[in-house]
Amino acid sequence: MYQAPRGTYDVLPSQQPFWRYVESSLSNSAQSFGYSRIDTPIFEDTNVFLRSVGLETDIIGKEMYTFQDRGGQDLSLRPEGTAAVCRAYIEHGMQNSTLPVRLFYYAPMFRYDRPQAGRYRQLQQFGVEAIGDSDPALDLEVIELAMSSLQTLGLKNLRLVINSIGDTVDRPSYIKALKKYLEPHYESLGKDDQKRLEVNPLRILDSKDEKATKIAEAAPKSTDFLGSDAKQHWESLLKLLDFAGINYEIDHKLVRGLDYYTRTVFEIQPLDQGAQSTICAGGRYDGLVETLGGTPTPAIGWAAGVDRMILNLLKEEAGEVPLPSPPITMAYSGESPKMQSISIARLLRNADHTVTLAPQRSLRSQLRYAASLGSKYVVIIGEKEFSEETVTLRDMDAGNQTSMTLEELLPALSKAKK
RNA sequence: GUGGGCGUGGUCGAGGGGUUAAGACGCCAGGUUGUGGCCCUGGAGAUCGAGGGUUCAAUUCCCUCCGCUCACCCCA
Repeated sequence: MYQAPRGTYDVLPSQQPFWRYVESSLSNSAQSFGYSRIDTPIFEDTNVFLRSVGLETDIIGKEMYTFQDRGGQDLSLRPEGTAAVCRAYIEHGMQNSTLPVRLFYYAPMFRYDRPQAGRYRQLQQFGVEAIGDSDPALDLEVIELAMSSLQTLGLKNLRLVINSIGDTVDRPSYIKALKKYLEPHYESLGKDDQKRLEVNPLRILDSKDEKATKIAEAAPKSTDFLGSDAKQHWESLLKLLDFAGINYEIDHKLVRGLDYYTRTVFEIQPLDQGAQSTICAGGRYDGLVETLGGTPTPAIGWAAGVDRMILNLLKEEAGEVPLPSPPITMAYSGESPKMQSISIARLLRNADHTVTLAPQRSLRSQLRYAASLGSKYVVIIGEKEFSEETVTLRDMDAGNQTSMTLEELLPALSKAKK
């Protein structure tokens, strides 16, 4: 028997209201901040990701779905959204539009890793990008948008964690200092972290290894190595957050897994959870547009995992999700009445009603069918109604029914709908 | 890639080395030859994840594989 590929899932009809609610709620939040939706292709030239995300990252190293098409082009299913949005920004000359450009997306991403709770190979992400302004007020804006959109969704007890990792020019001196601090501890580090000391010492800071965590506590802080511009940016952002009344925790161990981040980085997590908890993460990426071949352009954005949001929403039983209204069922007995039911169904649908035709079984069974769908109304046409040119409209909740002419049916239903 | 847990009808789930593998939900039909929900009766639906081994006998014990799941690595 065929199954959905590992790490993918079907969103069944019963779950659809939930997903649609999340999509529209998030979209509305973004729109209320003046963001516009952008859709980019599901796959891109592989280099778009290679050059932006960073060759040393795991995403590039082992998690991309990369393939050649029949023309020999190197393509990859997108592992994240920011690089593709920047590619579109450059390609369509958005630097000539009014800046900053405010964009959001709701789209599937693909990563080849082992699935576990809240982590899939095809994952749905919602994200925003604000491109073309270095003002810390823009940092505040996207962070505020992140917090408020998650809260509007119904997620509670959110924790905002924030840090600044400085500009590209600040980083070498910080990394140097960090290495210098860590090297004496080399023997006490786990194997993975020993390797990281060479490849990417920043990542030791958010290692899950207990020894590493302890050592990291006293490590040099990236915020102490900021250049004057980045330092000023960082300090004004903190002031702005205070001003906006947004609670945050500075976490000097917060670093990002992607190479393109600069200055501000942040995560949002539900308070009460551990390892798999981050539902939103982002930061500034002032060098990315240039890296991809555009003019130097500051930008900031974040992405949130919709799968994890839904997981958390289900846990918190938050938010009333609007359900689609059940259909009116057409029930009948006999061939001519059936034909007439089909015609009347069309009539009702044209008048904006939702209508289904009961399967051709006993009337009793057709009513069971209607009840199991949750139909409030059943339009019954038997031989008697057919010859009299009437219909019987049954109110399933009330348990009563009235006979009426065809002309009376539509007004009766429209009235009932209100 | 590594480690733990699990795999019995559509779903949940009991069982246990011995010719017909419980039960519940759901589905279909009938009880009411033109009327749902409750109730009653009946029915369909399972090569007990796959392959191999032990045994007179395996769904049950053993091994391998596959799948699901959780965690690690890593990560929005």
